[in-house]
Amino acid sequence: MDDVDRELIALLQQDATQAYAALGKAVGLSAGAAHERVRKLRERGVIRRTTVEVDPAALGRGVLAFVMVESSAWMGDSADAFLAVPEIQEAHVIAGSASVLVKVRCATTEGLQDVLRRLYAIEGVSGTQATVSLETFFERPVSPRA
Amino acid sequence: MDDVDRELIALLQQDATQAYAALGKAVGLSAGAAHERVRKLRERGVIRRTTVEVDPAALGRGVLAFVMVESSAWMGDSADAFLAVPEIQEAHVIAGSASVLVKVRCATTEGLQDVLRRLYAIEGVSGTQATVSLETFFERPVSPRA
DNA sequence: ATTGAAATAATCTCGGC
DNA sequence: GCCGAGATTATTTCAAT
Repeated sequence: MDDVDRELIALLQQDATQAYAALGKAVGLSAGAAHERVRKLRERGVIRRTTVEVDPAALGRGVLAFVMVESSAWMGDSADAFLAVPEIQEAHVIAGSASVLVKVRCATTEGLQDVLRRLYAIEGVSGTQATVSLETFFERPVSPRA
Repeated sequence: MDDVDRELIALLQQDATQAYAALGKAVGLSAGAAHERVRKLRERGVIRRTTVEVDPAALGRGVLAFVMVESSAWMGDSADAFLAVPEIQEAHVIAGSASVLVKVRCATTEGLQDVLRRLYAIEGVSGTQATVSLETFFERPVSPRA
């Protein structure tokens, strides 16, 4: 994991469709060497997968909210219950007054209300506190530099 | 934007390296037709870019926290100030008691303290409230289905 | 909008450094 | 670990429907 690897990751984060020849040129390596480096980054699990970023609004998910989920019980093995709600994009166990923080994307604020209803249906959930996003400044990949 | 498009998006989210022949086969189309559909999804901006997902810990960003940023002024044009902090992965203007919600990834809790310091240095920021993630249940792409 | 096939360009393999 | 070239496979274009 040297600076060349980090640079390759940064380049792939920007555009994972570019050819290995172009990647190699950008870091001063041959196409084969760049390919070999990326292969190893995948093998070691540093690069988890290649995926596409989608416009949420185009998929009918224009409303973004973060919901603090309070619970009256240990929620450490409740991942599946959150996974079952398709509008939930992320779920994290947190330290603080709430227990779980979820990131929700849905079509409308009515849809958000419905998500909250399904959250309350999860075993142990005793309360929710939703915060609606008015504007997203940015969402970007984890920086491999700095 | 029909069901075939949504299915193609779901397949690409799982693995954007697969060949158009395989994509087409999965949705009952020829490679050329699948390619044409994906090309149009990109053109219309539904697919924003192809990227790689990275293990944050492997990049020295094993600590995840969400920070509510309170302000004494309108923060609607402060995106650049948050962009300038590389540990900040997302920043959203929110409705509620705080003004901006940021998602932070850094190496250690000391690093988090340093990020908070830089947040306070931003014009108009009057307070922060950090919540550390103990465990991430999951992070997944925006579902094109359901 | 989809097909099938031809032209172009990429990935992948491997002997050698 | 990197290079370079050859073999393989995918992308991209296009005429026709």
